[in-house]
Amino acid sequence: MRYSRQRELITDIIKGRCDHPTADMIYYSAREVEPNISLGTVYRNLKLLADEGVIITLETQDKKLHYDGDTSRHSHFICNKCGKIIDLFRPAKTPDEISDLGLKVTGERCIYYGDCTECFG
Amino acid sequence: MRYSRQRELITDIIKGRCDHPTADMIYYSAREVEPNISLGTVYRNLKLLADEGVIITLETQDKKLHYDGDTSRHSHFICNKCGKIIDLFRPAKTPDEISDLGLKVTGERCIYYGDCTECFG
DNA sequence: TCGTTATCAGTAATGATTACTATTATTATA
DNA sequence: TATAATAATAGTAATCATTACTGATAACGA
Repeated sequence: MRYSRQRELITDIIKGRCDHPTADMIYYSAREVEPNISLGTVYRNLKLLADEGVIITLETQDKKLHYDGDTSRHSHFICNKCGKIIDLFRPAKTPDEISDLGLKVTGERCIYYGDCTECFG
Repeated sequence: MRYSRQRELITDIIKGRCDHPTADMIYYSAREVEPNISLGTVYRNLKLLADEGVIITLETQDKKLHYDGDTSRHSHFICNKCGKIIDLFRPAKTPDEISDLGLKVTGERCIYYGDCTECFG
């Protein structure tokens, strides 16, 4: 993978913020530095970075992918009303423990990805 | 909410299978019983049923919503290669415990939904 | 039975994401 | 350092899951 100014910028933007931006949020942020960067470039690089494991994707219920520059193992809390995404670092994994943070949990989606027995017996 | 033959059929289909079908899988399944049912009707009712809490949505990495007729609290394992979705009922929640089932976990997305402190202080 | 209106079938529109293409920029090598 | 090979880009068109729209139909309370 060759160096590119645009990819470095995109990486810096994601790694430098503690929210969990969507592609278009990153796009607008990038245009402040690189006014001609294209949305396609943002999408292509986000996919690349996610494939490389440099960033993480978050499949939420708002139909847009969110990206997380922090690849350490942690969970997320999303507010039903304002949509804010809060990092939940360990130890804080059960709904009861999350409630203790002042967050009222109404739903939970926990998906593990990996290799199943049939594909990799 | 009025009764409708179409909605009952859709509900029966989801509740009657143990996989986690997408809208178009449910659509094709429904057409075998109700040949004129429309895709829009399937989508509208799936959304309704999910809003009512009768079924659950699964936001996966394949860009399509999957639906689960089992609303009891459980997690999911998705194979990176074949895409198969496996239910993980408690107790089986940590990656280590899942590995013991013969599934090799490579990634994890755990999202809690609820009300945050600012919105519902 | 009748009137109200939720629901439907069929189709058009939406919107996030991806693909395409001519051009530009990176980088290995002479 | 100049140059050739080719990744990467900007800009735009296409894709595709999902949602919205519209006139017709069906559920159901009075």
